[in-house]
Amino acid sequence: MPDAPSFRLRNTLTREVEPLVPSQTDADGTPVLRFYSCGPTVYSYAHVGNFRTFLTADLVVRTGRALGWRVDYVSNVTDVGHLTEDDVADGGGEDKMARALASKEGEAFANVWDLARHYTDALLSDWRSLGLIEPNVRPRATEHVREQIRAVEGLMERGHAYETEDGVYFHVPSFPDYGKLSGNSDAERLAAGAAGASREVVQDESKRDPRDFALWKKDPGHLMQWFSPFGWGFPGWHLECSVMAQKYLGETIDLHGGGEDLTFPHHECEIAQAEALTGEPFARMWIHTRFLQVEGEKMSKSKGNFLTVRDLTATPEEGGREDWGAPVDPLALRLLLISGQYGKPFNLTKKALADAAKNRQRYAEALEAVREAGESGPAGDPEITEGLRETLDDAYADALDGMADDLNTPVALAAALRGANTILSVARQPDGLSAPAAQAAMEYLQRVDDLLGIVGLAADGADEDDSADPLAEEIDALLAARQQAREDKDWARADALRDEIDALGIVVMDTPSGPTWRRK
RNA sequence: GGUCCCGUGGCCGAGUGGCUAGGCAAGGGUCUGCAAAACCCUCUACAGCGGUUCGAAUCCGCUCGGGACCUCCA
Repeated sequence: MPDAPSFRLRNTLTREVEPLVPSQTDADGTPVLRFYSCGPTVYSYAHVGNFRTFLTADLVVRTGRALGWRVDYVSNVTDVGHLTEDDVADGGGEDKMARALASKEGEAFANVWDLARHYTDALLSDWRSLGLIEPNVRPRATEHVREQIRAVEGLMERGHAYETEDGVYFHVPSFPDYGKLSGNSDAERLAAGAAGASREVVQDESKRDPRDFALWKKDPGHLMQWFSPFGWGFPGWHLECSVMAQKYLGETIDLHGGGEDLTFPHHECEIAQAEALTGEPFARMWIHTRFLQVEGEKMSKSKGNFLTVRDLTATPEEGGREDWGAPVDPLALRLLLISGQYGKPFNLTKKALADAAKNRQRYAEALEAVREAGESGPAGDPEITEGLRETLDDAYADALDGMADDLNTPVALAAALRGANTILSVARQPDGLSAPAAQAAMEYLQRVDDLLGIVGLAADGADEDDSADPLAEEIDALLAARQQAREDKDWARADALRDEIDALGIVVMDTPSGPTWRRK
């Protein structure tokens, strides 16, 4: 790949679009990108907004790999129940997991550990259904408490942390760079908070600076507790990510990402902890995914208007939202969620979801055409094959250029779709796709799938086969009867049979090679 | 109060100084027993005002409108 584009991303640290450059190479000379992306707290089902952020990370990994890099990708699961007001770190707020356990849904679980396990499993299942790449390491906070305790000790030794009756705090004034990521550095402003716009800021009287945040919280009432040199308690929320990132990726990582809300305080605090501990830069570049809106409204847990992946992809019997057209193709949802560039707010609407589903169909159709031609296509004209190959190479190159340009997915998707449409147009010509042309087309679809994950090759299209449909037998029988009626020119009976099939939610399409069908 | 982002055709969304992205929808057509699908054609926009420039959606200023963070949240 001699003329591979440079990979540029908007760096939150500088607010500039900058080249992303792996700082290391492996033994073979392959560039190695070390990337950490913050995962969710598993106290409920992940919603589509969470997945927009995870998809940003997914696309970073895919683009890096498409450029020939090795990407060491770590994304955590936060399974410790942290406080809702951990930013002020004084013990205000509730434990999120305890609250979830006490809720109606929580009744099904024996304890917080059980609850965390359930929602972690659900997360992984949704992760796979949307075709997200599995991280090289998916560390859990509860499995890294020992490392977190050591980090607290290290920060105390270096004079960046102190102990009070309630816990151990990071002393922000000991780290002059605090605020370099978010711009929130003014102590008085932070102390004042939103100046009455939100809530009373409860302060731990023994904290030395209002910005100081908890590294370890002593709380005998917490449902998850570990023993430490500072007594029984649990680690502060910000600590786990910096500790786990450094454990698996080293003191300085290339890229760290998450949702826009994490910029402050979470990532700001991670920087403070990590850099105070090692004296080295923590992450060279930061990216943040803007929030998703639903029908123009902000989606948030407090509003309760969030959509989970399964709300959209499950059948109504399994709890899918019929008002949203469930069950929708998970890859259509994926396509929709990446159709806007990650750095801009994205408005998820029913109409956009329906549009995405249609768009996704193009890839499914192209794949089907290629598979059919690959089995039986003629040898074909070498010139046509070569022309197709060139067109597809161009389309792929444009898609990759788009992705390299700060993950410009709208541009990349447009280019990718252009290629799929080209394949379809060749397939629909009288001679159709020759076997060699089909091979070129398949290579293209494979590369596009590797880059964008929307073709469905990775998931193996077997489950999309008509034969897997429980209604297939019945429909086939009705279709055969209708075909017979059509041959008899009994149009009234043929139309009546189509109405019957239509009532099953199936659309019939007649083609030169016989009728086919699909779900509405 | 502080910080920041955005206003593109019916809708979604690219495009950072000249060469009409793309998708969906809509209208017309071809094809078809009818339909569906497919294919072809049509729809030339950049919130408003002013400025810079030979030339601005693109740069500058102002106005209007929408949104985000500084609470929970990806």
